[in-house]
Order: sequence, then C-alpha cells, then structure tokens
Amino acid sequence: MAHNGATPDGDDARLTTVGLLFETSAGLRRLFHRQLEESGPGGQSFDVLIRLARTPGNELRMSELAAQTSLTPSGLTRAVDRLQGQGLVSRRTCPEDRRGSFAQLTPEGRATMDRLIPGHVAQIDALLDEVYSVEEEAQLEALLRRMRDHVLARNLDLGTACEGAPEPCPAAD
Amino acid sequence: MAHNGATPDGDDARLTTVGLLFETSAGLRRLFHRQLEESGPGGQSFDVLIRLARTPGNELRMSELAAQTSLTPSGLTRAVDRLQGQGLVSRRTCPEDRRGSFAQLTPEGRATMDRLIPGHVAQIDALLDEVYSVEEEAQLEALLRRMRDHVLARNLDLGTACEGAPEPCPAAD
DNA sequence: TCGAGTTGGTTGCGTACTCAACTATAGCAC
DNA sequence: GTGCTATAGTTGAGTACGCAACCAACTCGA
Repeated sequence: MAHNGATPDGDDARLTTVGLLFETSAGLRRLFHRQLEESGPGGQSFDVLIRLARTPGNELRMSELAAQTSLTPSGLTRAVDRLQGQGLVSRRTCPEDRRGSFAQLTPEGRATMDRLIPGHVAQIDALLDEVYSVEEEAQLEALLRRMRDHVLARNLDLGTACEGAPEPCPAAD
Repeated sequence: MAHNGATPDGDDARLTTVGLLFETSAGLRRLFHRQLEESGPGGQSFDVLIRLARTPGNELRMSELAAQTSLTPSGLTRAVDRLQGQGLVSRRTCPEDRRGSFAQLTPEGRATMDRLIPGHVAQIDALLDEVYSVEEEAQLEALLRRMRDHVLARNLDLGTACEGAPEPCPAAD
C-alpha cells in the first residue's frame, strides 16, 4: 500500500515492472537460443548442461538439477532423457539412496560444453558491457537475487506449506 | 572485457546474473499461475488479456499483441483462438487493411478482468512491498527497461537485419 | 520385521508453444 | 491493368512442459 495508484482500468505502474521482467527474460532466452541452435544440442535444455558444467564433478542429483533449472521433476526427467539420447549426459544411480540418481556430463558432453560456453559467455559479456556499468550490474544482480529468494520461498510455501527452509539457497544460482 | 573473470570451467559471475533473471521470471510466472487458475481463464494467456485490458478501447492488432506478449504470431493466433472459445475475446477485421485483424475484449472478458486484476495487482503489491524500497523498485524498473530494449533490438536485428526502429517502444510495456 | 507414511523419480495424458509453409491482401513498378 | 514483392495472419507438424498418478526405495514405530 506504499504507492498503490491503480487506475479505474486496473492499471498499475508495478505491472510494468513484472512485465519488463517477463519480456527481458523471454527476449534473452530467444537470443541465446538463436546462437546455440546453430551449433549444439537443441538449444533447449542448455540450462541443464550449464548447471552440470558449473558443478564440481559435473554431476548433480535430479532433484537439485530440477530446482536449479526451474523445471518440475517431470520436465527434468524428459530433458535428461533427451540429453542422454544425444550422448551428452548419463545417469548414475545414487549408491546411498537407490531411489535417487545423478545426472552426469559424459566426456562428450563436457567437450561440447567446453566448445559452447566461451561463445555463450562472450555473448553475455558483450550484452552486459553495452547496457550496464559495473555498479549497475552489481545492483541488478543484488535486486534480482532478493526477489528470486522471496519468490522461491513463497512458491515452496504454497506447495508444501512447510519445509521450513529459511536459508534461501546454499550456493546454487 | 571489463571484468571477465571466467574460470577454467567456463564459469563467469555474469552467468549468475542471467540465471537469476530466468529463475525470477519462472518463479513469478508460477506464482501468478497458481493464483489465477483458481478462479479464471486457464491462467495461461493472462498476459494477452491484461495487455488488452490496459489498452484504451480494449483492442489491439494481432501483431502488436504478439510483440507485447513475447509470443510468435503463431502462438498468439492460438491463444486468441482459445480466448475466443471462452468468449473473452473477439476478432474484428481491420477496415483499412483487410489482411489484419484486431483482438478485442468482449464485455464478458472485460468483466472477467475487472474481477481478476485487483487480486493480481494486490499480489504484486504485496510482493514488491516486502522485497523492495520505493527507490530500489524504481532502480530495478529502469535497469530492466534498458536491458529489455537492448535485447529486443538485437532480436529484431537478427530476424530482419533492418527495420531501423531506433525508438525502442512507444508506450507499450 | 512388518506395515504405514514419505520421498525421489518416472510415465500417461493433455496443453501450449515454435518453426516452416501457406493464403490473402496490399503496395509498387512499369 | 499485370506481375513482383512484402506483410498480416493462419495452419500442419513436431517438441517441450506441467499435472496427476504411479512405482520403488527409504524411515520409523511398534
């Protein structure tokens, strides 16, 4: 209720903020998709690969991976299926808990990512350098992080009504 | 090249910034979806409805609408099909250019939005109030707007290599 | 050690999206 | 006018995703 200036039409300046967030995200996704589909895996599920590539050992539990990629368990299962079909990822059953499994980058997957990531990083570097100063970039990251933590926590609340995880995320991102 | 600290693993602090953007966007979308599907149209294509509701006359050209909702023309056609099937939107052929058509909120669609928007706005208000100060919110909006404009322009460049639209967007959002 | 309840992951089914190909109208050259 | 090209939108085919239902393995109490 700080500055709720809704017009009769239900308008609200804050709607534009979330609208901007959606548009930016969609636009970025499309931009990346273009570059990646030229020479790589489907361009889809690049998120999955990059999370694995950025993890020591290049492997992660399915549930961890799902959380980090904003996919449901179901969606992740199929994404990993596809990547496995392409030979970029393999599954390994967890020895201590035989229900669970790890998704792991294969050597070929690792090689593919070594080939793809530089271009991807370069694209992001170019974009951010053009748009933001160093301080602004740090600001944006801090602001987004707070919003993300809040939104994630709220989504969990609605889902399970408990889970009591006060710490938003260990070191994921 | 300002601060390109990529590690041997292809890591880069900037990857986390775009990662945060994606996570935040996905989380928000899910949050809204929950609230909307309880009492409304599919929850999907709420974007389309809200853009129409926020436009004077409650109608917009298909192409405009597609651009504003980050959908392809194809995707928008089907979204409008669905909404038309639900009686919330109608099509009107453009008199001056018989190729084009307008999507327009029906009275029922207008009523539905009048019923739904207050809750949506309240949800956003609550979220932003909890997370940001007034200044931070303005900062975020400004930062996002610049990124969006840049990304959109770049996507257009790749698509048509011209179009020469220096002004990013008249008054859309 | 035997259920009862929980958690990690997978599958059936339906939905929504994209890309490419298409139709129809418009605009322009000549 | 007749053709050529560009633009607005739709349609066919394929893909990706979520939800709900499910199975399998762990946990815990008795």
